[in-house]
Amino acid sequence: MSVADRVMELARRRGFFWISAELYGGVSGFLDFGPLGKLLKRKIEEKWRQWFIVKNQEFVVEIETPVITPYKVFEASGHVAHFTDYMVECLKCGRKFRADHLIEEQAGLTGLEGLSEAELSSIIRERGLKCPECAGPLGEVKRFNLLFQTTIGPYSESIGFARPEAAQGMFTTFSRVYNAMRNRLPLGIAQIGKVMRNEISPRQGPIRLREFTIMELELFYDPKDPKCPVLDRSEVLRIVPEDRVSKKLMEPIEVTVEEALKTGVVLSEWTAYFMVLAQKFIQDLGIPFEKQMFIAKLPQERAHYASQVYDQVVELEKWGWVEVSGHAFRTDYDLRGHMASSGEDLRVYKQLSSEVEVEDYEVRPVLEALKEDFGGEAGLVANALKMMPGARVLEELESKGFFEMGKFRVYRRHVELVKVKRKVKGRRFIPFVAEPSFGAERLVYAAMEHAFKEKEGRVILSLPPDIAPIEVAVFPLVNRNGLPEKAREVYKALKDRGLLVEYDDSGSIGRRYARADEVGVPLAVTVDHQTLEDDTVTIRSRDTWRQVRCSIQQLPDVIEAYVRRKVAIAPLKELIE
RNA sequence: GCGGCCGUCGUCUAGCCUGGAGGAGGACACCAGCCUCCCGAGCUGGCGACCCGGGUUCAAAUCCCGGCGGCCGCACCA
Repeated sequence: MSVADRVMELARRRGFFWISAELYGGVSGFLDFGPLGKLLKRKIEEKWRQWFIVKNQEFVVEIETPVITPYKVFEASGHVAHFTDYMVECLKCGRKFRADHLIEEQAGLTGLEGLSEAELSSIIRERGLKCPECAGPLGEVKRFNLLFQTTIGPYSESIGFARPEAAQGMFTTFSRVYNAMRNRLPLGIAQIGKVMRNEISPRQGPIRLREFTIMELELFYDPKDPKCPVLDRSEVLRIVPEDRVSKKLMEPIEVTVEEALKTGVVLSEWTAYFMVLAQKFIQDLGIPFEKQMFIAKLPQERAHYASQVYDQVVELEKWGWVEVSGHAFRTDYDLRGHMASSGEDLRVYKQLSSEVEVEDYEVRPVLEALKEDFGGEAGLVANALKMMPGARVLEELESKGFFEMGKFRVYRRHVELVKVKRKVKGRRFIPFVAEPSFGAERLVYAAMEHAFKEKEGRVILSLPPDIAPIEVAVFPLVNRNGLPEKAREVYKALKDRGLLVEYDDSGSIGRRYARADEVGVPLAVTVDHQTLEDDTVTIRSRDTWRQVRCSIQQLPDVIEAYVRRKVAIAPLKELIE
């Protein structure tokens, strides 16, 4: 039995998590969290909050936005068009392929994004493309959109989607939060919440889910001022950069932040900063540095919104290197799309210390061309274009052949770019965004798997003490001579301190230690006969199985320091070393 | 979604091929009690399962069909 199977078995048996709706046979891609799992997950979320929000509270705030989101938001974000896979099946051998990938490879065509299934089908027909495996004929292209769709209100035509990421909540409400935070950049907006993706065939238990908890942060900054003032450039990143990935060299290199930025291995200082934090956060969950790394995503596998993406992966016994976080450099892609679709100006204004003369490209919409291609929405596009940064429009037209604003794709003929010199007292610009994004359920599983140990045929879940779901256990050595009563008092004292405590008096003392070890209780307190004489108890360590005596009076302080702050104070110090 | 294999107490399993004798057996875990007490000890008792639906049959855990779910392979994983 693999470690993964045994972790899953433990998870079911002891109440961490299990497949949802088991009563009716279960559904893959959905998990229930039981009492211990919920506590563990909550502690992991809280730890993320500490590392990413509380630590950076000068410029990072947490918000909450709804799961159900109107159609227009995901249309503007590009998800309706891009959060889709096109599949084509071979009619002879039944193999399935990504239609766009197949066309790219066989016909050498690029820029297929945004084509409909009918258009892709006709390309396959016209060019006579065949199955790359058996040369059989190909069927019609089918489209899978991974968004969960619903209607808002009864009998309503109003389509809503469950969000596949929390990020759009941060973008759509950016102006308000920016305002509430008194118009300062950099600004981080974070959110922990449920998201849904209608995966075609989720497997791998807790690793690929259709509904899961995302922990996400959008860091908005001035593209002209990309410095991250809190970045320590001497930190080391374990990384497989893009050029190595493309050569299939998956061995990570260890580089300092300094080098990574200098060589362009990481494009944004803010991304580098969050990558450093992510490493520390994951280590803090008990996953060692050598068991984690960052892997660059190649352009064709990146999400539609991102210019550079690093996946943070951790090594799992059964599934290999599994993504636990994504670090995307989203530039101004999202805000741009929302500006075009909503017609709102989401730029920020930054006053300059004195009036200066600047040179820039002014974007002048060509209305006739826009009307031809966008019809009634031409005005919206024109309006948005006027707010776009000219240099960036030019750059993208030259490099990609088009400039994208959400659902609108603007080509050369739609705009005139005019070089202008102007005296200004301030700048208006669309902020750039660096995004770290974590999946909570995967982290719960990864933390459990890395904590899973065996000793003398017994299971020990060696979780870091500060994420252990139960923090301390209290046992009376025997159930008589007044020991249970005394043990109840100790239990209450610890509970009153706000600790998560379990009282257990059933079975032999050895069995109780074993049960506690299995769910990762770091410390167990036993009330014995000596307790009645001198008011001391034993504290037993899950990891070393050694014991020390401690006075009941000191006990809450000692336990709390260890499980909340990971500090061993006397007499626990001698026990843990 | 396709193909292969599979689905019995919480877990591991016996039984299925060859339909009946079934009140579905065992082990571990769990619960209660006794005993004992510093590492899953012992004794007694208890709870607890044939994935769902249909069919064949006098009779289905067993045979057939459909569904659901799992594992593996292919594909997919923004």
